[in-house]
Amino acid sequence: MPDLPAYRRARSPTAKAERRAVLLDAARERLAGAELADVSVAQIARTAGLAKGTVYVYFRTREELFIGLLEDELDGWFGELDRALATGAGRITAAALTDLLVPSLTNRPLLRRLLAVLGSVLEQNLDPDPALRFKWRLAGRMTATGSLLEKRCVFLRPGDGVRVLQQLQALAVGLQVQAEPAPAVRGLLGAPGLEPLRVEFDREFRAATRALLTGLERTN
Amino acid sequence: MPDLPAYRRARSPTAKAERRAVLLDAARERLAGAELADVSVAQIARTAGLAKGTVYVYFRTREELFIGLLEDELDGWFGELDRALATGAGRITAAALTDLLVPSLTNRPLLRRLLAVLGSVLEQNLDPDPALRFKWRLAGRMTATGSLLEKRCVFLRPGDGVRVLQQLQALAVGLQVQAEPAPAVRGLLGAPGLEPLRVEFDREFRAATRALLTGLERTN
Amino acid sequence: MPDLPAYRRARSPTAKAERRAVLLDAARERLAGAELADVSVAQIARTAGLAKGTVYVYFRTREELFIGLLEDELDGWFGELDRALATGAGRITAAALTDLLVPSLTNRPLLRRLLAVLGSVLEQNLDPDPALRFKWRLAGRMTATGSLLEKRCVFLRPGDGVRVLQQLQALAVGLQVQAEPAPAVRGLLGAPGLEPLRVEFDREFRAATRALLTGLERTN
Amino acid sequence: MPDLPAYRRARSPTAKAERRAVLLDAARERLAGAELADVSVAQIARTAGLAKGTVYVYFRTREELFIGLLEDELDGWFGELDRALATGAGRITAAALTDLLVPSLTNRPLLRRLLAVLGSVLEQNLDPDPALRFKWRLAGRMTATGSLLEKRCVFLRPGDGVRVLQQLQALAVGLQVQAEPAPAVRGLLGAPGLEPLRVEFDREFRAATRALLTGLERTN
DNA sequence: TATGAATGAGTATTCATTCAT
DNA sequence: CATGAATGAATACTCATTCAT
Repeated sequence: MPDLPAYRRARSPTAKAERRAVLLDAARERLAGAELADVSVAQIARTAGLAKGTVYVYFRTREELFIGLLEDELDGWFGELDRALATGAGRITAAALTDLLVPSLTNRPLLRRLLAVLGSVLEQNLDPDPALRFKWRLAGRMTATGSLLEKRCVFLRPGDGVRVLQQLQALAVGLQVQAEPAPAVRGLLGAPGLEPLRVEFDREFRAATRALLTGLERTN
Repeated sequence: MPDLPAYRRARSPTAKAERRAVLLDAARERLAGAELADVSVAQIARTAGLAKGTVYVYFRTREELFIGLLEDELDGWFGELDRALATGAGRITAAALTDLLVPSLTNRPLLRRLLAVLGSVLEQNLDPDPALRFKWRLAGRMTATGSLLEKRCVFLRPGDGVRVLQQLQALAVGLQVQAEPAPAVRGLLGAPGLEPLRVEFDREFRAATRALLTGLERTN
Repeated sequence: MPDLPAYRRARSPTAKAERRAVLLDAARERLAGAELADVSVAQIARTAGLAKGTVYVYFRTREELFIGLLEDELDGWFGELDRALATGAGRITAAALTDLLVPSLTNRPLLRRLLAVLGSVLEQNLDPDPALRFKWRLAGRMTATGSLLEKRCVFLRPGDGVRVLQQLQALAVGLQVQAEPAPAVRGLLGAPGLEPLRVEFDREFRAATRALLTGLERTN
Repeated sequence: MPDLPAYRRARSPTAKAERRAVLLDAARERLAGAELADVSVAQIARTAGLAKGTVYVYFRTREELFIGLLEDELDGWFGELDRALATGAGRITAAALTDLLVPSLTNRPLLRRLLAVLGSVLEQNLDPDPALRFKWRLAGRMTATGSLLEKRCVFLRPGDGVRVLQQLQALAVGLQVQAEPAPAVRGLLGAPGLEPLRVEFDREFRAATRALLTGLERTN
C-alpha cells in the first residue's frame, strides 16, 4: 500500500513533482499489461487515484505524458551508461563493451517499447516546442555519452560513439518488435513450425550486439 | 441494353486475383504518401476505383489487406535473396554478404515500414487462421533462405542463417524508425543541434550490417 | 404513428432525400422543447430512429444539419412571400404590407430562433464551401423577394426591398430574444414588477412592423 | 518582513468595488477581440492580474460577471438617455428623437452584444436571486426612461415609452446579429454576390429607427 | 459479386467551479 | 481574502465492418 501524500493539493514544487511522478508511475503500471494504444488517460488517472482532468494539469496531452515516461527511461539509461563509462580506467574491448551495454537495454523493456513508437505516435500530438525541447535534450545526452564511449574505446573513431548508440537502439527496437508482439499475437507463436519466428530478446540482443561491436573493432 | 463489361464482376480466379492486385496496388500508392494509420479503407477503394464494400470481398479486414501487401514484399525480398544465393558458386565472405543483403532491404522501404508494425498493428485484427497461414509461410521462407545462407557462408553455423535474417530485419526496422518518423515530426529534425538524431538509412544500415556480419565472421 | 419506410437503406435519391427529411424533422422535434445548444446529435439520431453515425452520412457536421433546417425555413418563408406578392394586382400600402409580412414571421418561431444564432453558432463549424453556397442562395432569395416588394409597393425605392427584409428580420430576431428567453429564464418573468420586460411577440412585432413600414411610406 | 501592500487584500468596501471594477474592465478588454463564448474566466483573471479563484470571490458565476458588465452598460445607456431627455424643454419630434436615441446605441456595441445573448446565455447560469434583482432594476429604468420619453414626445401614448425602448433594443440586437457575425464568418461576407447580406450597422440602425419613430408619430 | 448506406463503439480534452492551503 | 490545484461532466466525430439492395 503506497503512502498517501500528506496533502490534497500539490502546491510546492516538490509536491508537484511528486504528483507528476505518481501519474507517470500509474502509466507505467498500465503499460505493463497492455499496448500503449490501449492505455487511456482515464485509466491512468484512475490508477493514480486522481481525476481525469488532473492529468491535464501536469501534461498538455496524452502524448506528452508518454514522452515524460520516455524521458525518465532515457535518463536512467544514459545515466547508467555514463556511470559505467566513468568507472574503471583502462580501455574497453568490444567484448567488455558488450557486457556494459547489453544489460542496460535488456533491463529496460519499456524504453524499447517507447522508442519503437516515438516517431510514429508519441510525437504526433505534441506541440513543436516541447517536442524540440525533448529532442535537444536527447541529442545532448547522445553526444555526451557518445563522447565517453569514444574515449574509453580505442576502436571507436570520432562520430562512432553516437553511431554505436543509434545502432544499439535500432537493434533493441527491431528485436523488441520481433520478440514481443502484442499479447493477442504472442499466443500464436507457440504453434509448431514457427520456431524461426520465435525470438528471445535477451539472447539475440546480446549476440547481435557482440557481433556488431566485434565487427567494428576489427574493421577500424 | 448491352451487357455490362464482363470484367465488372470478377468471376474467374484470374479475374479475382487481378482485382486483388488492383487493391494492393492502390494501397501501395496511398502508403507512398501517408502513414499506415492514416490510410483508410475508403481511400484505398477509391484509389482502386471500387466501392468500399468491395474491399471486403477480397480481404476479411483492413489488416488482412496490409498483410497481403507484406506478403508480396516478403516474397520479393526472399525471392531476390534466394536467387542471389543460388547464383555464383564460391563461398561468400562477410563483405560480399553485406553487398548482397543490404540493397535488398534498402530498396524496400515499404517492407521495412510494414515489418515495423507487424506485431503491434497488422496482426491485431486478424483471424487466427490467416495469421497462422501467414506465419507458417514466413517461417518456411526464413528457414529456406537461412539454409541457403549457411550453405554459402562458411562462417555461419547451423541456425545462424535464420538468425542473420532476423538480425538484419531488426536493424532495418530499428533504423527505419529512427530515420523516417512521421512527416509531422520529420520537419523538426532539421533544427540545429539535432544532428545526433538525424539518421540516413542507407548509410547507417550498410555500416551496421557490415559490422554485424564481420563480427560474426571473426567470432565463429 | 409514422409510416415506416419500405426500405432499410436509402439508395435512390428520393429515398435519401426522405431520410434527410426524417433527420431534419427529428431535429425540429427536439428543438421544440429545448435550446439549440442542448440538442445533441445523439438525441436527434435517436428521435429519428437511426444511429448516430447515420447523421454524418447526411450532414458533415452538427451545424450543417441546423443550417439545413434553416434553409427549409427560409425556403418556406420566401416562398410564402413570393406567392403573396405575386398574387393580387394593385399597389400595396404600408398597412397591407404589414398584414402580408407579419404573419409570415409570426408563424415561424423556429426561423426566428435559427436566424438569431446564425452568425454566432451555426456558421462556426461549417466548411467555407457549404457556408458560401448557403449564403449565395440566401442572398439570391433576398434580392428576388426584395425586387417583388419594390414592384408592388410604390413607396419603396430601389434597394428598399432588400432593406425592408433585413429590417423585418432584425425586428423579429430582436423581439424573439426579448419575448422568448430560455425556459429557465422564462419563469422569472412572471414576477411582479417585471411587466416592462414582458414582451408578447405577436403584438409587438405587428406594432413595430406597422410603424416601420408606415414611417417608410411617409418618408419616401 | 514588512507588511504586504494593503491593497493586496481588498478589505474596505471601496477596495472591493475597485477590484470588482478591475475584473469588469478585464472582461471588457477581452471581449473587444473575441466572442463572448471564447472569453474564459482564466483569461479575464489573467488580464486583471489576479488568480482564477479570485474571480469567484467577486462573482458567483461567469455569467454573473457578464451580467455585471451588462448592468454597467445599461446604466450608461439609461443615464445618457435620461440626461438628454431632462435637458431642453420643448416637445420632441420623431426626427429629433431619432437623433437622440440612435447614437446612444450606436456607440455601445458591447451593450448590443450582451443584450443579444442575455436570455439565452447570461441568465442561464444565474441564481434566481441575482437574476431577479437585475431584472427589477432593468424594469425600473425602463419604466422611468419610458415615462420621460412620453413626457417629451406628444406622439407617444401611455405605455409607448417603454415600448419604444423595447423596439429600439430589438432593432439594435437584430441588426447587430446581421452586421457582426463571428470573426470566422465575417470573412466570407466579402465574397461577391453577397451584397444583400452585408449590413452596415450605423446606417441601417438609423434608417430603421427613423422610420419606426416616424411611423409612430404619424399613426398616433 | 458489387455497392454504399447504416452502424456504433470508443475517448481526448476543456473549463467553470470548488476548496485545500 | 487570495490562490491555483483538483475536479468531472459532457459530446462531436471517425471509420472499419456489415448487409440490404
